[in-house]
Amino acid sequence: MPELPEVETVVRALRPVLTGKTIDQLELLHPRVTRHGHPHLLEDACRGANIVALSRRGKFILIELENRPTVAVHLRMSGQLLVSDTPLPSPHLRAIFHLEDGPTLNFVDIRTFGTIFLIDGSEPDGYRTLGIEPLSSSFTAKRFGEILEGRATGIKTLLLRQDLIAGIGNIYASEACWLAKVHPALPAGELNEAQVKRLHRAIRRVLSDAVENLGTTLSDFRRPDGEPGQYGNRLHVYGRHENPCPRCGTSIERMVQHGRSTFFCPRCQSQQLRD
DNA sequence: ACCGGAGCCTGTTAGC
DNA sequence: TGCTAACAGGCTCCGG
Repeated sequence: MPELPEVETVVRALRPVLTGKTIDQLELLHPRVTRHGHPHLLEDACRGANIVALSRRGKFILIELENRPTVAVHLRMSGQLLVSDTPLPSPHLRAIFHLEDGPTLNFVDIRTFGTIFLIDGSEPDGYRTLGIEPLSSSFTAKRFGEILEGRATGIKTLLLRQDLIAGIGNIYASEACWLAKVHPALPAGELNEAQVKRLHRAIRRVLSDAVENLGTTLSDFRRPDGEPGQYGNRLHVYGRHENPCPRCGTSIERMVQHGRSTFFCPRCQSQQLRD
């Protein structure tokens, strides 16, 4: 569900609510939430901890605590962090951050893929090996080109690799390829210089536009106040197969790459197009 | 090292 | 209308 823009939206909404607050207790309600670490260490770290900052790394939400290890939350497909006065009555409530003199932070997750763990040296590989932040100034077209070099995987599949570039998911990978007029199945290492530059710009453009629009809600994603994101109606290709391409009118196609849906315009992202 | 497929879960939707 | 299969925004593991 949530990709970089949705996670950034959550972090920005939680920041003013949580910063400076003290966690009374973290209540864990489902064993799968803590499968990457020890539940007792997590509970101990949270008990009485002061929250000093909220940040994001890739798709991870980071709750930074004073003199304690940072708490990381990954929403995976269906996780939500929702603020409410009292714990939500949801049957899918998996964990509750009880705050002193403040609201409740609810971790709701239908599919139980989401996780909460400590950045204390025992964090999962998926966090440790995260690649470059695509909206950071160090993510240049040159750097992007180096990442693609010699790779045979289709470019869209490669964009999903969190250890190379952190934060792009299935929606924005399709959207970025469309914006850049790059065929999603083109082997990553075979993009020419113009295509690399266009796709680099497109990635940054798509992600920052989606952040400005508070993310994409197709069904599950909600901001911490329960409101949906606004980028969904701006999507050009994702979920729009058999609808006309907004640029050329050709019917958008859907295909499967590495087990995931890819949406693209067969005309303006033609594999034959060369610059 | 690289690459693709299955698997993890529950809920919703498309299609017969 | 009712059932079943396919599909879903994420990532990990395993085999070739």
